[in-house]
Amino acid sequence: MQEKYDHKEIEKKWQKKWQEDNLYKTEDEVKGKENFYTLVEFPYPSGNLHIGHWYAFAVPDIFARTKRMQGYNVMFPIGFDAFGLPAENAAIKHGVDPRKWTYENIAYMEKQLQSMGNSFDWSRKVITSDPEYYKWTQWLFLKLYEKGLAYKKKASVNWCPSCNTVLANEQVVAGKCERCDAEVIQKDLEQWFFKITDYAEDLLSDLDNLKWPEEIKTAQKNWIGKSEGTVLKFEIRNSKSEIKEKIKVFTTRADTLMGATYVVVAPEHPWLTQEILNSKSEIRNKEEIQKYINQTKQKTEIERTNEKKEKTGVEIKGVKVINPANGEEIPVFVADYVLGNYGTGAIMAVPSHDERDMDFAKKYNLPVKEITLDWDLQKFGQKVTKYKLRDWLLSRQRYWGCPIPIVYDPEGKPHPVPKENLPWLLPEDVKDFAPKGESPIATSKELRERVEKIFGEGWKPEYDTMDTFIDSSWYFLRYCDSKNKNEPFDKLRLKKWMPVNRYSGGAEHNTMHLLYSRFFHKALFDLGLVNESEPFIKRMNRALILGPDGQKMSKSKGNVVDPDEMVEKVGSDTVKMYLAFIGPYNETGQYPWDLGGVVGIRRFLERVWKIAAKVNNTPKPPLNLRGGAERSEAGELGVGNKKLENLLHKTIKKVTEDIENYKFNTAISAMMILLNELEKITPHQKSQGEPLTLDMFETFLKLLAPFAPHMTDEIWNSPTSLKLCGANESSIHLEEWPKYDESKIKEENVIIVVQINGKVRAQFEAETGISEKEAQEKALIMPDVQKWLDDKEIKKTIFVLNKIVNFVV
RNA sequence: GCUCGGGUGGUGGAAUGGUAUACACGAAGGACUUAAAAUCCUUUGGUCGCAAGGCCUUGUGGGUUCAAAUCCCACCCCGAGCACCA
Repeated sequence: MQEKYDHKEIEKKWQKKWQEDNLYKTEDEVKGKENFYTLVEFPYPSGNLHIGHWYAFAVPDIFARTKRMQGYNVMFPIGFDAFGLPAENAAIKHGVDPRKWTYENIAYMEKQLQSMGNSFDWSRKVITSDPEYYKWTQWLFLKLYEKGLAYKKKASVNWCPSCNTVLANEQVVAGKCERCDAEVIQKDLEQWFFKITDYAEDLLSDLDNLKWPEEIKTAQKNWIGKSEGTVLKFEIRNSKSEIKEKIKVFTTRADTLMGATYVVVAPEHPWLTQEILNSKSEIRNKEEIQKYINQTKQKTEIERTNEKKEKTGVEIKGVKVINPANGEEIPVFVADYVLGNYGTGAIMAVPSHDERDMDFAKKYNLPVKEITLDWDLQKFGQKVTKYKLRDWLLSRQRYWGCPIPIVYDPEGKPHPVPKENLPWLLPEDVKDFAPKGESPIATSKELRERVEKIFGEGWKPEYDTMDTFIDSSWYFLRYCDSKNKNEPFDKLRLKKWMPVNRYSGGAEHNTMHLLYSRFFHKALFDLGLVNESEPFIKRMNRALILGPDGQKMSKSKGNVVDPDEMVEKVGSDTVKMYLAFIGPYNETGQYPWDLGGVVGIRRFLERVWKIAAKVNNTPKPPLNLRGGAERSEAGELGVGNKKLENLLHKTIKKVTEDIENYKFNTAISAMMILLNELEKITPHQKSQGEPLTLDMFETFLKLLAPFAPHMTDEIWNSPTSLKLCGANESSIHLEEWPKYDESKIKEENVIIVVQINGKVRAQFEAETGISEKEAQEKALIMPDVQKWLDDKEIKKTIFVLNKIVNFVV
């Protein structure tokens, strides 16, 4: 073994060796081993691995490696979420082909990922932009289409004027495009949707069965937005007092019905265009109403939903409605503070019980009626449940995505592309990718000709591509059967792996990817394609790594930490272990990158290296092989080694439990404590120490192996060190995870704290399991205790086994 | 406004009813060195004290308990999600 810990040489060597030995290739079945599926969100091939990727992939690798050593058959796959806008934007800016840009980035990033030394099973790699992959994305889309879960409709949709494409509701954050921050506007367009709303109730109620952080569950609950209420019907009367029809309002407060002094309909309400603005209607201010509707349309979502904005509206003159509870005639307004796409698009206004209605009533001098609440008023309506969740808008007017496998006949009626024509290839003869409001694919001559050739003259292709969140809604299923040429995945094969045991990723996907995947999986379950209704049993959301200045890393701030540079300087093991040490992994906190912390980890590893060398170089007699250190004739360990053995077993327990809970930081600190003790007894340091036994050090190395896989394998296999004891010609990562012995964790002696009125006044050492009586007696004779008791009367004594004697005076 | 997290040394954090500040960083002092780096040793929450030791301290104020960072109530602050959703 070399004197110097040369991370560069070691890491290169072992990465190569692991790859040659196919160490992490996972079979679907291994006799005597239980399968375990641990998943990380696959990256977008942006072209460069940043420190966030390291945090996302290298730290969960600790977990995967541990599980493998614990005897599970672990699948830990990786791939690329390769469709998406950046490729297209690069194409527009630099004139490169998005395909070329993407695949070059993937090649480069794969190299970077290799330098991480993760135990990924690369043989299962998926790339969503590969025709072999998106063929099945299309196939699944058509399955949903056949089931009526994918449909096309004209609707008012979110439009990003900068990306020049529509967006799903989930991709609009505070009225802005999630991608580019441009203000989103509304457009009436014919678009493709998934009927995620059919699953609103299931998506909500099944959350209870998931071992997910509360944070995600509540985010999804908020997003689904269930509310139970009543639909009340108000009869409409025109100026001649004829009853024409009824207008439905949705309310969660039917008990306030007596206080309704007017009704409001949203500007989008179909009743306005179909009846009110109709030439036959007797409305006196049609023009005014039409003008108001037009004004609303021009507003952005932000303008319209700004609460501080003064409310506006127009009375519909010539009709009144009748309160079903008391027969009162009340006016009807159109106002944009009522939303067209929630509830029934109309409300009853109760100014005395609703602030918004009060604001409006004040402005337009409408009456405010004080009332007593009456729960019985519900009988005038019908109980209904409404959700805020909207259908998932899936089409995008962009190029670099999965083509929607639909064609239109000469009448414009949509037809699915037959399965034998899948993959329905993305045309390659598109040159201009600049977004113009229509997909760039519309310029493809090849696609138009392809459609006419297959389907006949006058047939036209669908030009839109799919939202990339569809690609990522089933990638975890494909990992289970990534080479399947006949179907997206084999159901029996899925059974071996699904549902995913552990899934870790970022909080930004709480109401996007995680919601979409659940929907998709539920739909596939109902189609009989998968075996269960939920894909991810346990989800862990990770924290965020900030720049050294505590700010979000960004090129403009100049606080970006380059992982390649760090790996070059201190090694992959150090970078990975530092990230694990920075704080608890399973919390959505934010941790600033701290170079000092990196140094601390590097020091720790250097010390391990040194101790390994010393264990080896110790001359024969003090080096007792295989647990033989300093034993008496009867085979008992000396005092020092016994203490150490006790600490070792405690450390095994702590590290094992902490890894299970993703608390890698405290697992590392436990190993540091152990190392501090190991150093004290190795001969190279304090001469009065006792020799370290080899099997203790081996156990320590195994605990460290998932954290510092390269270095530990090097020590493990070093021909001049541990091999002395006749072992270790194969990887340490194939070793069994150490088990702790409960009997060895037990302390012979414990420190009993003596408290008086809950304050610590003294302590003494006693045998474990000391009785209450004995402990009291021992405590009472202590001078420190007597001093504080001071002849006062002891009213009560509290005894906590092996911990505390507390006298209350 | 509603919902969910969170607030502990100079810093990242540990402890989820039982000795608060583990572990690491930083800082100070020392050893080695011509010197520096590296390494090793010691100290390191505040405060009073020569010392022994005392008192105080987990955002603030109350409460429950023999005992509270931890449980309860109110408030303040930070982060995240939702939000004119009737």
